[in-house]
Formats: sequence, structure tokens, C-alpha cells
Amino acid sequence: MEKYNPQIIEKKWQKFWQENKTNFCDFDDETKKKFYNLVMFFYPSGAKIHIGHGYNYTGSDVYGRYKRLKGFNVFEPMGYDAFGLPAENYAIKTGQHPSLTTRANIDFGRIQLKKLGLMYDWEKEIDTSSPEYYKWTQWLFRVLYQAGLAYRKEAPVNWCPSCKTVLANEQVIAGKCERCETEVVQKKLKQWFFKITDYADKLLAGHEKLNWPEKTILMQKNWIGRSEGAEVKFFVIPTEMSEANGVEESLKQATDERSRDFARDDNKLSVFTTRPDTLFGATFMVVAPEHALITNHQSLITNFDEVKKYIEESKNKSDLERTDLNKEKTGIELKGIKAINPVNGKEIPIFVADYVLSNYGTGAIMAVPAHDERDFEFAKKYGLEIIEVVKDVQKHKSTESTRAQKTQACFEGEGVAINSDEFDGLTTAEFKEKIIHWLEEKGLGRKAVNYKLRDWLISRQRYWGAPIPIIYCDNCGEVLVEEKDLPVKLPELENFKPTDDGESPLARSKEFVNVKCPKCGAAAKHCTETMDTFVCSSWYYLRFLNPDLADKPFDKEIIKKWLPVDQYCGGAEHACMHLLYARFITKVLFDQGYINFDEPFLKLNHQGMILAADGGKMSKSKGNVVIPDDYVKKYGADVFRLYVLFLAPFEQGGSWSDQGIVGVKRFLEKVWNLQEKLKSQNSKVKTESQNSKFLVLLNQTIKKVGEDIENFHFNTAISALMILLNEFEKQKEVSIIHYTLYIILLSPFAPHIAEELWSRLGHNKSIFFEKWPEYDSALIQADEFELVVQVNGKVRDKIIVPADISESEATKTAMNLDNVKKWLADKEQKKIIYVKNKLVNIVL
RNA sequence: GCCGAGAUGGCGGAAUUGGUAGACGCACAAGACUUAAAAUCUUGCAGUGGUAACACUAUGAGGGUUCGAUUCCCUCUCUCGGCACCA
Repeated sequence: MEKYNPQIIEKKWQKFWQENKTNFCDFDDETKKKFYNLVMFFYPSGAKIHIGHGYNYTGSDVYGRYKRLKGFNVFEPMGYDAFGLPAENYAIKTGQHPSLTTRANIDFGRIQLKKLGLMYDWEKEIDTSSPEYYKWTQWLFRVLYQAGLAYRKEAPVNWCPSCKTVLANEQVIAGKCERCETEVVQKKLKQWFFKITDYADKLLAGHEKLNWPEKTILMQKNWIGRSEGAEVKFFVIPTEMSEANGVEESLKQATDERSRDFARDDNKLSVFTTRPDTLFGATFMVVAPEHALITNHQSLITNFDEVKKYIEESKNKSDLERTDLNKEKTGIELKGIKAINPVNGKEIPIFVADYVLSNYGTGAIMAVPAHDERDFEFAKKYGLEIIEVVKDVQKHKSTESTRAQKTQACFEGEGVAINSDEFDGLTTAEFKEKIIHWLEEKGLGRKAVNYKLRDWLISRQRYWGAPIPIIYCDNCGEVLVEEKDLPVKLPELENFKPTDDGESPLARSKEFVNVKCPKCGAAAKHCTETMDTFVCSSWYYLRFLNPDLADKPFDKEIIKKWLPVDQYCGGAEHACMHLLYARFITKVLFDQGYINFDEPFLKLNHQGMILAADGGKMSKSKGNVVIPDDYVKKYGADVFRLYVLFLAPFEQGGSWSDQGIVGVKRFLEKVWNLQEKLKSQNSKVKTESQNSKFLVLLNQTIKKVGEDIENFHFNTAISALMILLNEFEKQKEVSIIHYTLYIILLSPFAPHIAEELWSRLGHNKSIFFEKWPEYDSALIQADEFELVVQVNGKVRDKIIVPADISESEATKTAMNLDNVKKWLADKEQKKIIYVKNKLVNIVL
């Protein structure tokens, strides 16, 4: 018999699949249940398909092939997320136009993917950078705009004063431009946002429906960061006013003056707090450097120069730096103005400090140093008053709790109110409810919900993206491009590098920019920004079902039948961004009546990361990047597929090893050689009952492999297949029936060799038209088992006993073992623990 | 810093409604085959002691609950993913 030669058989079967359209998915097939098996599509940035893709796609493909054998009509598509910064950078680096490099990368990627033997339906390919696709990304922008969910406001961007370009966060290394190492500054630009915050509660509620990893849902929940509390308004008064008239009088005056106009905020400082019960402990206030209060009160602030300098300095710090608890907090008092604590009329100082962020809550806080660690630190540094208002009533009996000691000076937990006038003695929960009521009555505050989630900034001052379909007209303002005028085509620019005034490269094309207003016909300017690539990828799963539709984004009937996605597979790093954006867009399309479901991905699985052999990350600079092609060439795709899935639990990932891969190579060679042991059709089939141990293992393996694939536990499924193979090897002859079952079990993992062995049994059709085997539940239980005998919880002996042994019989047998008697001696037995089918534990 | 996950032999890993720690594979060692090597096959393989039977130790560190803890609880250390313009 010839040797196993993957190079020949893999080419043969890949050709066969293509010619016979084996993987074509007929959406109208009514005979089977649909199964939409989606994997995060490929980003053709210039880096080739690497091990990470190979890992992700193989795992998902094994699952898809298994589902197909289980009788589903499986749809498994692949496409290209082709817009974005890395693709643009690659083009700049190679000096070619991104449309050319992207096309080349896609073509190469497709060849690489086909070599891995993935079950993709190549007739449904999509490319987000094609006008046929981004026409509908622009259509999506229209949907959001018309629903009042797209708006423009000022927001800061990273700006390199030397390169005169906007930089992505990735291009800023330690506060400096990655190219010229100039200090990066923040520059404000008017930019487009999607109002994802309007959907915060819907996004939270939707989690109930999802069969997703717990941790992913938890991360999204924390990212959305819903918290309940109160909005409280503090009056701001000039210090001289309180000095002249006294606090009470000036407060009264201020209240009288403003009472008719509560909404006017310029003389009030509004804060959000989850702990309104600590209001009596608020001894100072802090505003973010960006807060409007500062500019509004510029004339009153006596140390404005100093304040201005501080604001300038904080501009260049990232949120991460600003909120780092380990860094010493800085701040400046706003001299000349004071705030009045609404609950007790006390006059308290106002600071500006960058540990308060402008984009969370109201951009200002009431500081309660006795009960918040950050405020506590700040108060100690600047010598501010600390008033304890919550007593810890929980008995901390453990003396070793270092946390309790650490927070002794600053108790952040819940307890009972003290130093809070008539509220003393209330529990935190009671106090919260009462004080909110009190504040509402006095018009000083109200119940409020706050979210960490921020609106989605979609503007990019970049060339390689979908242009935002908006025209600015002097007469009409923002005008949405009509649907009939879509797509707004990306102009073929020769120079697509960012311009030196912060505008998008699209501003270079006069033809693109100078347009007529669709409403009034006057000369107008086209928006030159492109959309965040996440917008393209937020709806791609819809387009796969109708990649060629020219007059609409998707076909309602097919959508109805095929969505939502049944299984989605991709990296956990997408938990808070792509996965949240796709859910948001889906909910918007649902609310606007375009689709009939409001969650895109019912079930989700993540793959881990494949690390280099030394356990470190793979990187180009280290030269340790593993490219699947090299291994496919050397060992074949089946070996590659098996090895990536065998080396670690799928959701965890692990390190690649050039040595380890030979193990699965040997495994497939053994499977191949099994052909020689096949019983000839004529030989008398011996009764299988003689071999009952083998039959038990066979049935156990069918059960385990199926269940493991269902749970994405591919490594243990492969291990079970290896164990069964080792048993086949011990046999003189292998029954064709068992062999047939085995090939089917192996086929999702190693489709090429399975097809070849299958056809050698005389079959004409692909093995993937077969049925996944059922196991015989009567045959998965062996008739004897190994009983573990413990004394005081330590294993002292093991014996083989019949499966139906009684407790008393088992105990009696166990106690009579020499090695057990030795330990029992003449000691008294306190109790005996018996675990059925497992163990006996004698406790002395 | 904040949010999330993880740590088991020389290596990748297995085992969790609390019940035999180390399945399966790699590496390594010995043997068979061979003129020889490779490949293949057989056997061994957590550590310490012992010819062995067996005993003790061991799942990042320390403590706790339990007849029994890799699994549950507390504290700590380290590693990884995300932190909103990489996608």
C-alpha cells in the first residue's frame, strides 16, 4: 500500500469540492434545518493569514462540518473587512494605492484559506471596501441619521504638530508620535457620533437572550456601566459675596434669584453620585479640566492663570494616566468661587483636577474624602476636611483582613449614617431613598441613572474608509445624501496620506468636495470624513446572505429565514467593541422595521491566542510568526488543523511547537495504515460480544467526540480519537462497520483524509453527505469498574468490582484488603463514606 | 489603575454538581529491526527513598472549610486580553 501523502490527496479533494459545489449552501433547501455558522471575517491588512486566523477558522469549521453531519443545512461564509488604518498604512509603506494592495491581499488570503480545507461557500464572498458593499454601509448611516441617532459634536483627536496629522491611539507611543517622536497634543474637531447611549438599557436587557460566555456578558455589562444614584445641584457663589453677606444670606439670595430658572446651570454645579447618602460628608468639589464651569466663571476666578496652566498640562494626559490610582493626584483650587452643599448650606472649595473625567457623569464630583479612596488621598494631600458620615456596622472579626485595615481611614462600604442631622441612624439604602426624595422636593436634585458607555465616535480623518454621506450647505446645514445617489464613491486619490491641517485626505479632491446641495442647489461641500471600520463590520453578517443585491441591502425573506446567526466564533478582545456595535446596529435596524430580530448572534464562542514556542507573543519584529502555509506544505492541512486544535483548549489557546506537530502527523499515518487491517468482505465476522470492552469504548468515543465538538472542546475530542485508534491498533483485524464510524468521527477535523478513505471504501459522494453516528446508550457503561479504597481520604488500594455491586458488599470487600487492614489495625472506625461507582472511604 | 481571564511533570495539556492528580501527545531513556542511520514497533517515564511491595511530598504562594480540595472561601504574587482612532 502506498504511503499517506497529504499533498496529493488534499489537492485532489479541494478540487473535488470546488467542482462538485460540495460546500454550496442552498438557502431554499426546505428539507433541512438551517444553521448559520459565522466566524469573524478576515482583515486583509498586509499581514498574511497567520496562525491566529488558522486557529479561529479551523475551530469554527470543525463545528460547521459536525453540524452538517448532524443533518443541518450549514451556511459558512468568508469575506474581507478591508477598510481601515492597517490596510492604509500598508499601502503607504509599499507605495501602492490601498485599493491595489487590498485586492492583492484578498486574493492571496483566499488562496491561503482554500488550502486549509475550510468549508466556505465561496459564492457568497463580500468585501467591505467594494462600492457594492459600502453603498449599504452609507445607507446604514442614513438609517441612523434619520432615526436621530447620528449627530455631530466637538471631540478631541490626537494631533502631531510636526507631521500635522491626526493620529490613532495606536500611533501614539508614550505620548509621542510613532514616526517623528514629537509630543502629541489634543486638538478639538467637530466629528460624527452614533448615539449608542440611547440603547444602553436595551443592550443590557438583550443579554438575557444570549448563549454567550458569562465573562463576555460581564465585560459588556461593566463596559456599559449602568449605575443608579442621584444628580445633585450645588450652588456656586463668588467668595466675596459670602464674605460680605455671610453664607446663609448669599445662599438665600442665590436661591431666590435662580429659583424661577432651575434649568439654568451656569451658577450651579451638577454632579452625579451613586452615594447621595454621603452628602453630609462632601467637603469639597472637583471639576474636570474641560468643565464649562471654569470658562463660565473665568472673571471670578482670581488665580485663573495658574488654573489655565494646569488645564493645558492635563490636555496631553490620557484617561488611563489620569485615573491611575498609583499616581499622585494633582489639582488647583478655583479661588474666588465656592460651592454650597445643599444639605447643610456649608461653603466648600472647588478644585480642578484631572482625576475627574469630563466624559463620565457630569464631569464634576462632590468629594467625600471619608468614603472614597481617591477623594481621601486628595484631601490628605491638600489638607482638606474629612467628615465621617457612614459607620461600618459589619463585624470584621478576621484580624488578618488587610483590606479592612487599609480602608480603615476610608470606608467605602455601606453602613449606618452618622453626622447627618435628622438622617442619622438610617442604613445606606434607606438614606439614599429619603435624601433623593428630599432633594427632589427642594428642587436640588433628582434620581438619576448614569452609564460609563459613551457615544460611538465614527468620524475618521482618513482616506481608506467609507465616506460619510453628508453634504454641508451654507443655507440648509447638514444634508443627507439621497439613497439614489449612493454610493458616495471614494475618489481615486494619488496622494491619500493625511493632509496637514487635520482634514481628511478626501479634502484634496475638489471634485469630491465641491458639490451642489441636494436641497437648494447652491454650492456646498461634501463631508470629507470616512467611517470607522467598525461600522462596516457591524452589519456584515446580514450582507453575506445577499452579497449581490444591487437595489437593497438585504432581502427580507431570506433574512427572515436565515437570521439570527446560530453560532459566532471570534476573539474575546472584541467583547466590548465589535460585538457591542453589531448588537447596537441590529437593534436600530429592528426598531426601524428593517429586520425581524434584535440580537444578531445567539451563541458565541471565543478562541484563545496561539503564542510562540517560548510562550511569548508572535511578532514580526521577533521573527517568530507562524504562517500556516509552511506547515500545510510540509505536513498537510489535515495535520495542521488537528494540531492547532489539539495543542490547547480552544478558548484558552497555547504555544505553538514545531516538535509537537509530529504527534498528530503520526496519528494520521496510523489512521491511514489502518486500511491494511480491514477485514475482507468475505472473512467471517466474529461476534462482537467477544469484544465488548472495545464496543464500550467505541460507543463512549462517539458520545464524547460529539459532546466535545458541541462545546468547542476540540483537544479532548482529538485525544479520544487517539485513544480509540490505539485500541484499533491492538486488534488483528478491524471491522468495516467500526472503521466507517471512525472515519466519520474524524472527518470534521481532517476532511481530506476522511474523504480519501471514504472513497476507497467505494463511495462516490462526499463523506459530508453522511450522518453523524449515534451511540448505543446501553453500551457506554462497562460491566465492571475500579473501586478506589481510601483510609482517611488517602488512596490505599484499588480493586475491580462488578458495576452492580452493593454498598455493603463493596465495603466488606474493601475492609478485607490486606493493604487496608494494615491501616485499620484495631482502630475504631468513625464512619464509612461510599460514593457509588467510585470509592469507599474509611474514616478512623 | 479599572474591567475580564488564567497559573498542574522536562514541555503542551487531562481531570471540577468536591471523590484515583498527570488521560492524550511531545521530549527523553532502554530494547527490537537495520551493515548503519532515519522511520517504525515494544517498554519505562512527577519528585524523593526503596530491588520490590510500599511510603512520603506535590496542582503559583500562604491560610481556611471538609472524611476528602486542582475544584469551594479569604489574602497575596505573577502572566495574558480589553480600556473607546488597531480591528
